[in-house]
Amino acid sequence: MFPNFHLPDAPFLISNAMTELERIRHSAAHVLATAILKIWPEAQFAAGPPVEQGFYYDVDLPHRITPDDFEKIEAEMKKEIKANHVFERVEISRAEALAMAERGELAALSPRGVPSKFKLDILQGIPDGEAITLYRNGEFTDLCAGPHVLRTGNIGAFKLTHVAASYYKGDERNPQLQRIYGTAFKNKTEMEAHFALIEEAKKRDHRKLGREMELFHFDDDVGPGLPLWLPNGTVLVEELEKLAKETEFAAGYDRVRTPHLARENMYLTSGHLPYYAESMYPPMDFQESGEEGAKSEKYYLKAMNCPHHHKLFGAVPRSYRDLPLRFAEYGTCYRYEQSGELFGLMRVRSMQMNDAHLYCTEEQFEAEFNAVNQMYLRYFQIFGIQKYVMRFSTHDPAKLGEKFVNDPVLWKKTEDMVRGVLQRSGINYVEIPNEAAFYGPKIDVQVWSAIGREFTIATNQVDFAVPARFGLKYKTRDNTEATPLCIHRAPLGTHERFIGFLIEHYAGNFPLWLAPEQVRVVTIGDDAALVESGQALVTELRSHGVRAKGDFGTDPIKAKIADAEHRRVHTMLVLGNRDLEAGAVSVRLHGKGNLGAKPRAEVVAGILESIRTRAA
RNA sequence: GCCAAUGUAGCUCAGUGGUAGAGCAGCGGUUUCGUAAACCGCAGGCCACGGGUUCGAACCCCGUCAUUGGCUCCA
Repeated sequence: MFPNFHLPDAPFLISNAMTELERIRHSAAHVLATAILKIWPEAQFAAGPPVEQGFYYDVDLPHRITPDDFEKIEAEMKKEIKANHVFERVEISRAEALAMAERGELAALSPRGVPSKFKLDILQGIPDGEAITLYRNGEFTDLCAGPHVLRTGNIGAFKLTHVAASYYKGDERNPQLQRIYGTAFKNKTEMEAHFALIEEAKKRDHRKLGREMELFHFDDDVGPGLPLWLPNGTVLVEELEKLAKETEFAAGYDRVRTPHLARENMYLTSGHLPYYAESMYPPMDFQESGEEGAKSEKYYLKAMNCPHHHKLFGAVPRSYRDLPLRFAEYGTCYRYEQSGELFGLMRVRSMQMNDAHLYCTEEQFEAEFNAVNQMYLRYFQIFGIQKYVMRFSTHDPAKLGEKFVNDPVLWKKTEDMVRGVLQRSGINYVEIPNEAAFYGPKIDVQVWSAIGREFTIATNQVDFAVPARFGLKYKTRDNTEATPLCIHRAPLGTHERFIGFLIEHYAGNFPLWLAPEQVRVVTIGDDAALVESGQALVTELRSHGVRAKGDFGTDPIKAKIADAEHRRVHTMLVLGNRDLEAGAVSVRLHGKGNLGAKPRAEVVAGILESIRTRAA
């Protein structure tokens, strides 16, 4: 018996409705296990499912498998595939299965006298009445719900890709296993296409483009996860803030500003301490000596803006006439994320959040929540974001008073309202129980990075608990006091993650309104008349706020164009003697080539219009 | 935080124990040219950091830091 496994909330499940590709990959996982056992007979296996990019198998083995071992393992796998063993399905009784697991015959080539500890544990988690099946390929037998391909030879092409650590059943209290990742396809051509796609995706990786385009920088002396914005990146930051400010102003928000830190006491009130302390930077601890002796004072960098905003709500007596009250701030927050979690701009330790807190009555809630959702959709339209999922997280009634605030009535009411808003506005969403914030249900918007990692890019949360902890009140129409509901929302997420996402979304080719260098005026040669005319054009554009530069040097036009293209300048305006005589300028768009000569006034007007409308 | 890999010029990378290299970018010249790269030259490095082994270390060993791939966690 393996002691004390911590079980996840959802049971281990392998769907029976697998696609052919998934069956190939799932089968490849079994072949991988077979190969590992041939080399290291003592290996113990946990789970080996197909995943989006391929498959993995979790193995417990004293030998540390490194990529250097792949060749050896792949050679054994090839033998199994060449042998073309049948994947044989056997249905057996629970008692038989348990006995086999005790004898160590599951995920094994032959009995080995040591129980198949993980398989035994998995078996015990299978509900009574469910069929228990084994799959055999050659000498290898595994507990498995299937399905598989017919024969090992049906695995047309495969490759081991990397090793990683994982905890058994994803719980860090469980033993750590080695996860061997690989991928498999019907044939070699499809596999090569897959690797080519990955290479393409890497070119869009925001970390690579961020360096190339001089958008941001990380520095050892500043610290891990603390991005510095270079001038080009700062343009993106400020354009987003401009968009947010315009949008929020139009939607009736008020802007506020709050400091980056606060005393310990505020986070005790908010409930973030001690439960959240691990994801906060350690406090600044002051020893202030006064007449009554030394006194310790702790200040924390803020991990979220809500407590500060709540304090602003409470700073002035509020009436129902003031509601809804909407406080917006691009607040800078600091979270001490675990070192292994940091990932370029997508997961950082200092971040500026497109935050706002909306305080309203229960009657106003639905309209407010709906307006917030409409704001999301408008943003996504501007950016042309189509591949996203709205994830509606609800509470689990069994965990009231533990993981969730114990107020079943308000949970039901707010969840129904949120669901209603989602349904009536025709937004696609998935509902996920047990994932709500402790203070209320929430909607997260999930997107994927170029290399396929999933991120929450925006969040919209209902809070019916924390305002009460802060004693927030407003005078009702009948002169009693009531506590407002609060909506936390960040449709543009944080600058860091949102810009990281946008870099990949646009593959660095930003629309004109966002492009760090919007226009470059390029002269053909450096004749005095050309330079003068080019400089006048740059000056005119800059006077309208356009980020324009001139390249009036002696380099050949080809070289100047190549430079501007490499730097992803959105619009290149080429000025030669021919254009000068015609009062024209020839327009070239990044990645789109030469559009030909046009009157200067028309070109300038077009640029201004495109920026004004934030055209795609 | 955990497991593993990686760390050489601003960037991309060569360099397996014997005087640190290339391309691009940068700088200086020459070139005066119609839409993705003209030519010549120059400069640039505590080989992440700290210890060790060795006559000698970018290279071998140990530790630290950072990054990357995953696991847990999240905007």
